[in-house]
Amino acid sequence: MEENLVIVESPAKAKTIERFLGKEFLVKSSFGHVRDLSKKDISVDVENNFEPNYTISDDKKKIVSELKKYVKNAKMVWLASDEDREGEAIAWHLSEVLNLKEEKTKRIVFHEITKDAILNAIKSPRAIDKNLVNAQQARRILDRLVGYELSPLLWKKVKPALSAGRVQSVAVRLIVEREREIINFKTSSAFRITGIFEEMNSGKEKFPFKAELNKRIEKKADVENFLNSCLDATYKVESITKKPSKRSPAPPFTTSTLQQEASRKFGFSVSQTMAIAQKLYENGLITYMRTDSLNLSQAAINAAVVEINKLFGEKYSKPRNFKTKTKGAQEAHEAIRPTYMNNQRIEGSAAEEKLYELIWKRTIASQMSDAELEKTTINITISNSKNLFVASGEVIKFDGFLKVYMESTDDEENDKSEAILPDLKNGAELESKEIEAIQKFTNHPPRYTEASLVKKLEELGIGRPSTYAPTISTILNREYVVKETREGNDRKYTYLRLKSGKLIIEDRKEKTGFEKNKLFPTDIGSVVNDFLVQYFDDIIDFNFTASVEKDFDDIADGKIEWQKMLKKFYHPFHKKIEDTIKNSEKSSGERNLGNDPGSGKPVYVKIGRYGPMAQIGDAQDEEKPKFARLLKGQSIETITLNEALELFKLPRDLGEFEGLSVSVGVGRFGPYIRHNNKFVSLKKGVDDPSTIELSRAIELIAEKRESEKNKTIKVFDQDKEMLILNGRYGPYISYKKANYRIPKSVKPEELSFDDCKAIIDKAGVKKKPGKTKKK
DNA sequence: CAGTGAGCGAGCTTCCGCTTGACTT
Repeated sequence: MEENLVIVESPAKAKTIERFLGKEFLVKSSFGHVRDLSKKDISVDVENNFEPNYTISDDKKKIVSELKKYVKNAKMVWLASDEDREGEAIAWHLSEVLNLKEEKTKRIVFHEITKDAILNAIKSPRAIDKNLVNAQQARRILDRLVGYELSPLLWKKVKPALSAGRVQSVAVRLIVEREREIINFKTSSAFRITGIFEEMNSGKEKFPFKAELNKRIEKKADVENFLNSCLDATYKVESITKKPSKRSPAPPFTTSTLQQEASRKFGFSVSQTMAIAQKLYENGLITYMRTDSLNLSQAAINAAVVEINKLFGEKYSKPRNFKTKTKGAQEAHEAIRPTYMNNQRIEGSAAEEKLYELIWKRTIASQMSDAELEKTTINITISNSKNLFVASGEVIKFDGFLKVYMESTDDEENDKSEAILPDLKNGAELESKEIEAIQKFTNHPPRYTEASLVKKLEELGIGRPSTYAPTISTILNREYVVKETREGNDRKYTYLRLKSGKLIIEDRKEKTGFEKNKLFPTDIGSVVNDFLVQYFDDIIDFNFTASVEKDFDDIADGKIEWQKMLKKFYHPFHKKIEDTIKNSEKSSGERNLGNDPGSGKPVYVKIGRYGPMAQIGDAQDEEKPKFARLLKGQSIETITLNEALELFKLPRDLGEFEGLSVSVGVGRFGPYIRHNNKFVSLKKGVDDPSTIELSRAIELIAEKRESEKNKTIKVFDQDKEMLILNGRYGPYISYKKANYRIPKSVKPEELSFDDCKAIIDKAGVKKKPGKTKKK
């Protein structure tokens, strides 16, 4: 029997460590926290010094009872959870739950999973740091108090089943406020003027190059004047400057930067990235993927040097250590890196291979030399103007880390031209081959993507590597925000070109405002946000987390008592909750748009029981008010009176088909066509319920019938309720509203009625499929 | 799956941070 039991947080980590420690050590995992505040109610006795009521979570009961068995057989228990606030608390909860005796328990920590680090840790055990544990308890309880007192307030004042919290409410606020900036953004335009030049009489081969006027011109008439004046201007090189510059590699990946790069380079969502990284981690290919540390183990740096020297030569190697600047970083792990630096590629799914290669490149590049560049600027004078044309170019003198990896940016209009410029001398005479002027518009601030939201939250010190992905899921599930791709609009711009002595002026069109997978606030998100900002501006302040983090640090340092800190926070907070319950109105975001020209009654938009809606007339009127739901993409904040009135024209009769009437309406799941009591959805982005015609509706009905037909693989005469259907996960049997899987070994079209019966009997009698409520 | 929108009231919802499965028919 092993004499030593080591408990870590993650099973994959347990496996690795067991290899390092050898026979006398049994290494097991707690799978994260084993105990938490009970979920049912607030579970904090605020009257009694904030006494927490901890329970073992249902999904951890089995693990705890297993660990208890191992503890019984061990002479010494080593608690080896992470060295941060949460890790210390995990160790403490374990010692409580497992009834560990002090003389039989040791606490050890390490920041990297290397043999040396582990053996060193074993040599220097310590006791559990109760101050650090208390800092975690304060964090946990504060989050519970905020979340479980604010959420019920929203149920009362806005809508049931809503939620609020220290992290999610700030995330929503960022998105709502950004959207308002965008709505209020006033665009302006000016002409960007560029010319193509060539040296005159050089005797050398022609080498045309581009240069831009050093100022933009706002008015079209002024542009015309300028271009006309260019007709008889001459151009001369006034100065040439060459400046050497350097570019350094980005540090190795943390959770947040990995999510950002995987989003920019591959379009992965943050949860996709985490799921793929988890696989790589479990297969022992990368280090832990939930980390805020930029640190690499010495062993990894050494391995990178060997690899770089081998692949590119010593000139390319430059070992570096990176220091984190992130607020609140706890650095319990290494940065995310390949386990073996000499594994340039791995075998796996396409996504795994891609993500691994990205991690390999980023890690290797972080240990490579700077790139050396030379920036050249050429100023060109215009004989009859005091403005200049400026040409700039960049030449890479030594590629360094750029050989391997280049970080992407969020900047969409990143058309940096790395032009190569001809070899010119001061005073050289140039001729202009062509000059064009393009009207350019200023851009509104960008909407957040999942990854750029994570970046922002990290900058604010809000949330942790393990919560970035779940936080985004939460605000999407609550329908505070939606992730959408929206087609842009056409925008007209003016284009002028001077060529061969002729000036042409054209109106041209460009696409603008196209948004791919961006986060948009919903009406409910905006209303909840405004409510919280109005009454709890201090809690959803961007600096709230930073300020309580300082208190948690003081608790960890033993400078203040955790209950004192909570008391100071809770009493004013709770009073505000009670005041708000008493004194605030129900909040629905109601807006009066004006009057309906038909009836003269007022038209409102607001959030109703089933979501955003428009209403004509008041509830107390003699005639009942009329209601209509808002369409997807419309919002309470921006809808106009005419758009709202348009909604009341539905449902609309389109005519007859097969002797039955066809109508179009908008329901819970969007616009639909109704015919013979069957519903057919309109095609998103193609059909518009207010303009669709009968012929198109019939097309859609036919399409739906066709796809229904393909859904059915086989029907049986014996029993009309027995069907073999083709579904999302392949063929399956449907019988009396319940579904059954077909074994992979059989061909579904060959199943007989009795075969199906047998499959159903084997699966056992099933209840009707429960309404899968989306969570 | 789809057309609703009064008010009553029972019983439900909810936080952040640590972890990984289970598994869709």
